[in-house]
Amino acid sequence: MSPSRKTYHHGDLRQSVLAAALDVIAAEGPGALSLRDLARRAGVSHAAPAHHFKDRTGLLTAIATEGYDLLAAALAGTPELRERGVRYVRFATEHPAHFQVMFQPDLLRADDPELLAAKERASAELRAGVAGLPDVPDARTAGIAAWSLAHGFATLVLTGNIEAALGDREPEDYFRSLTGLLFTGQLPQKDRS
Amino acid sequence: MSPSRKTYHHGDLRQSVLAAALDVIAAEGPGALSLRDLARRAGVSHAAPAHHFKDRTGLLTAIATEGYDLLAAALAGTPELRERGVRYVRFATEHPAHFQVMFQPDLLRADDPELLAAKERASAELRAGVAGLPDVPDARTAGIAAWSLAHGFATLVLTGNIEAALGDREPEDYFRSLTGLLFTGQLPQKDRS
DNA sequence: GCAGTATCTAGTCAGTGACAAGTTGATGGT
DNA sequence: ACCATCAACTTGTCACTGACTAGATACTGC
Repeated sequence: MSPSRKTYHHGDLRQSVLAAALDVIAAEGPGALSLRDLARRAGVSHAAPAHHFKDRTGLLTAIATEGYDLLAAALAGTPELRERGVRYVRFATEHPAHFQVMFQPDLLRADDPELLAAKERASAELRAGVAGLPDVPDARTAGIAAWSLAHGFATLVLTGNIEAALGDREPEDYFRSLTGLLFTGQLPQKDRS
Repeated sequence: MSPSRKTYHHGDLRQSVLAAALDVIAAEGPGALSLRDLARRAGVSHAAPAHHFKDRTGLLTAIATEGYDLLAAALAGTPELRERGVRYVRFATEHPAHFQVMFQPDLLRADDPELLAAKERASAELRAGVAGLPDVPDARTAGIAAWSLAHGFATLVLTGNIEAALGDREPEDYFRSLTGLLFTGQLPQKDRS
């Protein structure tokens, strides 16, 4: 950002690197991420980012952690299950880089305490979505069904697999009508044999 | 495999590299894939794989292509939509490496003709699943709903996000009962406000 | 048995992640 | 006012990787 730094310290390197990383991931995927490139963009030496994130995995773990907190915040305070699904999809489209990294465990340090804590916060919000449902015999399975539907839809949107069906509609709107189709019985309740 | 080759030619390097690549990806993810490592495993020089796959992206594109054909074959000849979903999930658990690579577009050469052709063959099978459904007002949306559900479930299984709920049940069995829950109206048809 | 081609080797280059050791600047205690 | 301590950053280096080039070797059709 600052054209020619005069200070020895960058001042806000951590945030600067994080933001640049999100740009790169959203544009070209996590594979294109290079710590040295991020350092160049921030105008610091090649080893500077390592001080904040330890290594490449550390950076991606930090992004995933941030992602889970953003997701928890996005879901919080929504009473209805269906609308929670819509918000899940919206989160994925608004934060594609976070979403991708969160669900690619081989990029992350799976046992990182902060990551686990953030993941648990988001998980609690997901569970809260089905808790208030009336007359659900198996709440856990129902929750997983709902999660699968929203997650699958979001993933297919981000991977460009349903562009044709979307047309120019917003993914979250399409998802809302899709769930309407499911929950109002317009789908065959049972397709036999 | 062969402890000390005497022949100059490997004989089946392409298949050998592909198989080793699938092992690595299934065990450590696509990020851990190294052409040089694959060459070492096959006992050939570091540049030999490049002759068959051009570059890293080429190798992954070949894997994705193979994956789409395996998926099309797995889905073919199944009349019922629900059972197609089960087979989709089974494909993902039986071929986790293929599945991961197929849905990570940033790893692939998206415009590769063979990839596109294989993708279209699989896509046709997916569409065929909803074609025979009775009384579906919006077949396309219903198809995307079904695909989202199966894809989301498969993805969450592979990323280790629903291990706890699965217990020791096979993912495909769990998915079968999950869809039963949806299609027999045990879920509230509408949860409003 | 010969030409042409597919397969593989050997050598090289720039880019990368990780690490070690040193430099700069900020902070807080006395 | 001083200094110890620590965080933030730099410089230098190493092993490894993907990609490219030129050349050696084996197979195939004729």
